[in-house]
Amino acid sequence: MKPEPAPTTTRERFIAAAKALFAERGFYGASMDQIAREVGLTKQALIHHFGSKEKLYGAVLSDISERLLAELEESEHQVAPDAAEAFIGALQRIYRRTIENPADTQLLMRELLDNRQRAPKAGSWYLRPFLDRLERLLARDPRWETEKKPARETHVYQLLGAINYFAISAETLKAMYSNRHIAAMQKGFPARLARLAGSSP
Amino acid sequence: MKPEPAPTTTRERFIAAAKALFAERGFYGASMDQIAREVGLTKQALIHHFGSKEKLYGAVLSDISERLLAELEESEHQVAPDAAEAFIGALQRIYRRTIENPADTQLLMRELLDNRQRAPKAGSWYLRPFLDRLERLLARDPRWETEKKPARETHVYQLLGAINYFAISAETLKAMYSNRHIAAMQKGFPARLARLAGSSP
DNA sequence: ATCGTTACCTACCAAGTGGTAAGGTGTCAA
DNA sequence: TTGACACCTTACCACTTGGTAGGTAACGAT
Repeated sequence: MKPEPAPTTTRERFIAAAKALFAERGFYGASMDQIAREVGLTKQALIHHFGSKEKLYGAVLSDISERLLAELEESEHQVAPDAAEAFIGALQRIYRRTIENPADTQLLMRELLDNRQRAPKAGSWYLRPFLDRLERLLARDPRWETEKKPARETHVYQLLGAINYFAISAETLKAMYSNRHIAAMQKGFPARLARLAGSSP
Repeated sequence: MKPEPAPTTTRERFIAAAKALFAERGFYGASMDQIAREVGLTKQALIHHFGSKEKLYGAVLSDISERLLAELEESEHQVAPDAAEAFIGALQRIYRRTIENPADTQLLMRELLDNRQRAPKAGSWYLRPFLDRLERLLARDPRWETEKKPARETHVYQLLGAINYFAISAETLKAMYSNRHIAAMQKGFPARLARLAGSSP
């Protein structure tokens, strides 16, 4: 529905191209030269803007994180009858965003696979603010506010996992079955998500 | 509990090393030289056995597929009170296998991300026989046998997704929280899986 | 004794990797 | 007018990539 605004600055165009290629082929599979040529500039222009491949990758993750946070913020401006509804609404919003931006999702799943031990350890993790924000939203639900924080955080984490996995699966399943069948599945998912999200601790 | 038998032949040792490295760094991130040195031989010995990197990767996937199928076969030898129970039992067996062999799981998730357009198109997909077998097992359940085959197959697919995602998440969550907390979560998962698997169409 | 095969080696190659060095061009402030 | 800076270029570098060529040692069958 709401298309991602087309990138304007060179930096934004680099990030968009890098995101697509990192998502498709992974960190090692995507080369600096390839990313730069996608934009129509040279590899050295890319290095000029980001310093190194690692930093470019970091910038891409930051970009995704910011967009997710922005989505949550919009979600919080809407009024909901109660806390549980607000939480479910936020998740469904995230879900819609997820299937509209498959590259972001793919990249996040890769991040999960690549940085198993390294990344999530400290607070220095790109998705941490997003996770925290969702956790606080869940904490407003009376059924959850008495629980411990890790319990809420894992609930959030698992729900995000369900969303991501479903989004990725849909792409693969489309290749295996008829589009019509998948469309039906996708239509039913938000309701299923609501059931999962609304379940008690 | 049941440790994977140590690889004996050179070919098996190559496959084991390749599996670990492909799982950890992805197809492009793992190099032939690295894999060979892990075994203590040269890159050319590796190429001698498998022909090319692509074929080596294929051999690794085949290996995983065979092991999964073998697990299912053992599962079918056990008697269960009814079809639904048998299906749940098989899934729980797969689950146990999954957390005991995290490298296999990681690699399968990567495969899901990498081959979106390329691989699953035809029936020439490595996991297809495994998926089919599970689907047929589910078809014995009276509540499912009247459903269409794609419905059963997506049910199976989603359940496997839940297992895989949970296994991967557990690794990441371990880095974020206390081991004790994660252990409690893991203990509860088989029951949760049974509830998911046993649900009606 | 010899042949064919399997398993492995060293040597080598073209292509590509991320990154550095140095320079050119345009813009804008002093 | 000059200087500083952002942006982007070509030229180059050391290193790694997957893969080829050709050879050697071991071994079983004939």
